[in-house]
Amino acid sequence: MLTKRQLADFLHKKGYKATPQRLAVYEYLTRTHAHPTAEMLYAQLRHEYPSMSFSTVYKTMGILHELNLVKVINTGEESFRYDADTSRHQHIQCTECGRVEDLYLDLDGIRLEAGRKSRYEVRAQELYFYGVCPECKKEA
Amino acid sequence: MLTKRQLADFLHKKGYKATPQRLAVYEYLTRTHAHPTAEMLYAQLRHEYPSMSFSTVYKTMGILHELNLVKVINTGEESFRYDADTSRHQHIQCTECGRVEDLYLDLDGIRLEAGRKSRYEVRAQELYFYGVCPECKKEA
DNA sequence: CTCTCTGCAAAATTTTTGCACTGCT
DNA sequence: AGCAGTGCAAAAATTTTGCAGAGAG
Repeated sequence: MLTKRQLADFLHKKGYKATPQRLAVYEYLTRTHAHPTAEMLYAQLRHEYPSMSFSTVYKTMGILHELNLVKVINTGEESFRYDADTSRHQHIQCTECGRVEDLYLDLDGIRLEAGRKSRYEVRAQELYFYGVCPECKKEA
Repeated sequence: MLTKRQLADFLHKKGYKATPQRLAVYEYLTRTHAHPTAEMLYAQLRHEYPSMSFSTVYKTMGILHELNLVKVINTGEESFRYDADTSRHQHIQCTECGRVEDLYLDLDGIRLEAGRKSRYEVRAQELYFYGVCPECKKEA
């Protein structure tokens, strides 16, 4: 999680310009826990930047992902979601309301076993859980 | 993994017709370990059924998935892949050659912990590993 | 002042849908 | 024979790309 200024410096160091749009996209991502899709980002950022385009959202996400500043979340929905928390963590999605929440589990043991069994050199992993969130349980 | 006849009976029991296309799609899936996409399925099945269409592949996968006869694999590529092995297992993808292989790990402990921490009623999980397969390691 | 970036519109991809004809039961 | 299913083409939906003008360094 970088501050606006830290992000600007980092972009410059990597040869990218620190445009207001890029800073706004990243800042919004650091502020929300909603794990938004490109569409949600676009809808929100339009308020501050009425001229904001999908193009810019997607291109910005491409750069942020390349620089390892965002995680791409792929729960199997139509669209990708994004998360500014790049620490090793997992996600759980409610099958009723669709919300996505963070989860912090230690998968070191599982990853080692996966490497041993598969003989792959394991470099990354993604773990998604699906179920019913406490609020949707109440309603049922 | 059902035989052709078992699948035909199962489809009938569920009110679906056992068309040659459906049987061929499922049979091909049970024979391969390549975890094919709809496009790969279409390309292969065309040989036996020159008139086979994408429409039929997708509609068939929809039914097979609904009947829990196939797993949908979502490694974050452009397309979904499919697996006729519906037992609880995981997948690992080579980041060099793209192949997807099966992996059988016990995630009961992790799933329980996820339920405890999130307070969700956890119903399912998907775990993907990414790394370099033994063959691609040799080449490097 | 230069060169990257934005924003628009068009393109590319994957998946879904409508509909007339086919063929399973 | 009746009705679900196939296959074609068109539609939907998400993401990518080309390009002219805007703006960051």
